[in-house]
Amino acid sequence: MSTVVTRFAPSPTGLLHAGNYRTAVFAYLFAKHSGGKFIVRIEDTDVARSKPEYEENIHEALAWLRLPADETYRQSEHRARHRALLEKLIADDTAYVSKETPQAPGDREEVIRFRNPGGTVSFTDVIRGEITTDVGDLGDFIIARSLDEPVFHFAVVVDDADEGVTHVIRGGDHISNTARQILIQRALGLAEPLYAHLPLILDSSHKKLSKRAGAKALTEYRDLGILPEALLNYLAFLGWNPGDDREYLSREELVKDFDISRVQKGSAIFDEVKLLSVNQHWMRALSVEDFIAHGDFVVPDVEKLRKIVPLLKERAHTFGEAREMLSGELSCLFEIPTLDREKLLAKEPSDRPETAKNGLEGLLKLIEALPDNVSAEAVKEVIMPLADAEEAKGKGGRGAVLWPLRYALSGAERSPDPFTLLSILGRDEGISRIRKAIAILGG
RNA sequence: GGCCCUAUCGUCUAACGGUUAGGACGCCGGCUUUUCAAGCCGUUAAUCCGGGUUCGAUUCCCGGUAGGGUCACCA
Repeated sequence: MSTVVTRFAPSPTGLLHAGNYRTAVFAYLFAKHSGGKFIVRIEDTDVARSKPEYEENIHEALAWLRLPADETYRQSEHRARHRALLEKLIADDTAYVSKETPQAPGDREEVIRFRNPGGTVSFTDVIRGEITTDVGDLGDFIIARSLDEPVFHFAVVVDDADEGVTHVIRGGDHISNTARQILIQRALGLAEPLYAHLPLILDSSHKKLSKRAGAKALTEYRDLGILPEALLNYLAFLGWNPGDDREYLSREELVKDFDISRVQKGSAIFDEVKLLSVNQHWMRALSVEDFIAHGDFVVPDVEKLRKIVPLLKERAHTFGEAREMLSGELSCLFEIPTLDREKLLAKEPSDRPETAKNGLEGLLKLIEALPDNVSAEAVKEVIMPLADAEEAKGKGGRGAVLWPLRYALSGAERSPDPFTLLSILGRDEGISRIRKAIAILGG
């Protein structure tokens, strides 16, 4: 029983997007599920377009997603081997040096072409079943620009064989490349790996995800404050499912349950909204300490931040959003708000003037009697009877005291409830803000 | 256009040839300690079309349609 070997073979000619990494995820999960090896091979045969920073970005993204390679190669390391096999093919007359008329800048006057035997080539795709291609219309395709510059189709076949790759798991956009690669394989007498062509990931306009059309680089999701386990979870579920109703699987569960026979044939659309909800799930699963460690928050008071984490978990879908909240709608927890008299009175019943002011004064007494450090529940317990009493007086009564209180504490039209606010702010700060509000109301 | 692939709610998807076609996300609605958020409850919503095969097709076969991929001296 031979061990499974899969590979992820990106070319460092740009920043890779989620669709690219989705193939890495499947190749990794399949290999690890089977106890096999996962290889990363940087396909840098296009010297002109390959850039070190792109290669660096690939390693960064893979490390962040925690898809560690068992072996890492760079295709350009295999030049000598490629050259030798190219020479062999030419000696065989399976390939030949062809004189060309350059059509585009950079074109050579001489390239190496493969002598196409014609006929049909079939292979059994692990996901799609038998696929047959008439290779006749491929013509004598180019396999190298020169002895030292093999083209993708040639290099990929040689490297996969040399590295012992058993399963070529890649995007469905490679289906039509497979036949010619098999032709090269046969000419070279190499073993034929199994092919698994994954359904493509489409953008909202139903086109293949592409940087050109605005797809984000994977590392942008990291920078937005998406958790790697969330992205992994989401990516794994694009074109695959475990066969039951679970939606949130950890990396360990994914490895354990991944089953390539459950991979979808049809393409899937990348939905950022769903990704956000998956991310929120994993953010909520974090402990307070882990949440803070991941968040990269800049706040004056970490102790207070600990109390705010539950609010952040409730509201934010990404850590970026959480950071924005701390300096935006939740900034009142760190800074003394400026109050507006009109807003303080916004919910005052027209037939009962002074309700806001009287209410705040009543609440003030209750709060003053509280210990400094109380839970939101405890605060609520003390305050609600007063709000309820107001409610009994007429319509909107509860809100008539609760709104001014909440506004006095937050200075915002939208904020967490007043009980939570008080529990985070502490009794003394709460009292000071309420007094200020009473003063504004003419106390 | 040639060749290839694909086809279940808006999206991701489930369903030994027999189900009221299920779940999730979103949307919409309701509830709550009447801001926002969250939570809870609920609603809406799909088997592309046409032929077969079969007692019975989402499921198997054929055809069409639609969508996508690919046709580089890029990978």
